[in-house]
Amino acid sequence: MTDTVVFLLGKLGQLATNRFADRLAPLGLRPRHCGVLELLRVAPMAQLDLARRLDVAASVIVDMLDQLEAVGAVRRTRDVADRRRQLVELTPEGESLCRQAAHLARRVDAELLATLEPGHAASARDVLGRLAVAHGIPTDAAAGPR
Amino acid sequence: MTDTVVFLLGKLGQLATNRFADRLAPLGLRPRHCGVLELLRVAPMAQLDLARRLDVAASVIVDMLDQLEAVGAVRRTRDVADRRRQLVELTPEGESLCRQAAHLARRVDAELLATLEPGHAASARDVLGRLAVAHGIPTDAAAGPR
DNA sequence: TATTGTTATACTCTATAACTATA
DNA sequence: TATAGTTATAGAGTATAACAATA
Repeated sequence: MTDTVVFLLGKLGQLATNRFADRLAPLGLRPRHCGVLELLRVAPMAQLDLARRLDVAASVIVDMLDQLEAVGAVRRTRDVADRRRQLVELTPEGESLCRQAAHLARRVDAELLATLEPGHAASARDVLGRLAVAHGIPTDAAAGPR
Repeated sequence: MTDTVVFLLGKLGQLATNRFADRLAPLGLRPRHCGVLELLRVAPMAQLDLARRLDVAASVIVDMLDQLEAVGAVRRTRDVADRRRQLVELTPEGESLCRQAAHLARRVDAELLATLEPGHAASARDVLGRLAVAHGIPTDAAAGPR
C-alpha cells in the first residue's frame, strides 16, 4: 500500500512543503502565501475574488492577508465604489518577496530532483503538470500571460 | 512559481490525501494509520520501533495506536521480558482492515491517473517511486518481502 | 542514569458558523 | 435580503517537553 501513487504523493508533498517552508521562513512567508502573491502580481483584487481563485475559505484569506500585511507585502484599500470591498494590491516590497520566493522554489525544485537523471527529472515536471491540469489545480501556465 | 515541482507536489499531495481520507473514513481509519498497519502485517513490534521505522514522534504513535485499538485493528501486550515495552500486533480484524485500505488506495490511484494516457500513468508511478527512494521514504519495495 | 510509554502543551492548517457593515 | 469582510470556534496533524514505570 505504501507504494501507491496516493501514498507517495502524500509523503512527497509533505516533505517538499516542509522544506519549502523552512526556506521561506526567513522572509516571513509560508508556502500558502505564494499563490496569493502570484495572483496579486498580475492585478489587484478583492478578497473574495482571491478566495474564489485560490479555492479557500474567506476566513483563510483574511488570516493570510493579515500576515502578508504584517510583512509589508500587500496593502488593503477600501473600494470607493463599493465600500464593503477591500482591494488588495502588492507593494514594491511584496513584488520583491514574490521574486525571492520564486527563486527559493526553484532552488528547492533542483534539490528535490537532484539525484534523478535529467530525463527522469523532465518526466517528473511533465507528469506533475499533467496531474495538476487533470485535477483543476491552477498553475502559471493556466493563469495566463506573465 | 505555481508551476514548480515543490508547489505541485504540495497541492497534489493534499488533494490525494484528502480523497484517500474520505474513502478510509467508513473504516474508522485515517491515511497515516496505513503505514502502521503495513509494518505490523509483517511482524509485531514495540511502539518505539514503530516510531523509528515511520520517523514520527513517540507521542504520535501512542495516539495512532489508541485509535487503532479503538477500531479493534491492533492489540497491545506487555513484554514479559522487558516490562517497559508494549508489543503491538495486528488482530484478524486489523488484517482485514489493512487489505480493505490497500484496495481503496488502489482505487484512488486509478482515479488520480484516470485522465492520463497509459504511458503517462506509468511514468507517474515510476518517477514518484524514484523520488521516494531518493528522499528515504520507505515503500513496500524497500521494506522487504511480502 | 537511560529507556519505554504516556500525558500535556502548543502551533499550524483547515472548515464552519456567527457577526458587522454595507449594498 | 444579499454580499464583503471579520471573528470565533473546533478538528486534525505535528512537535516538544515533562512525567511515571521499569531497566
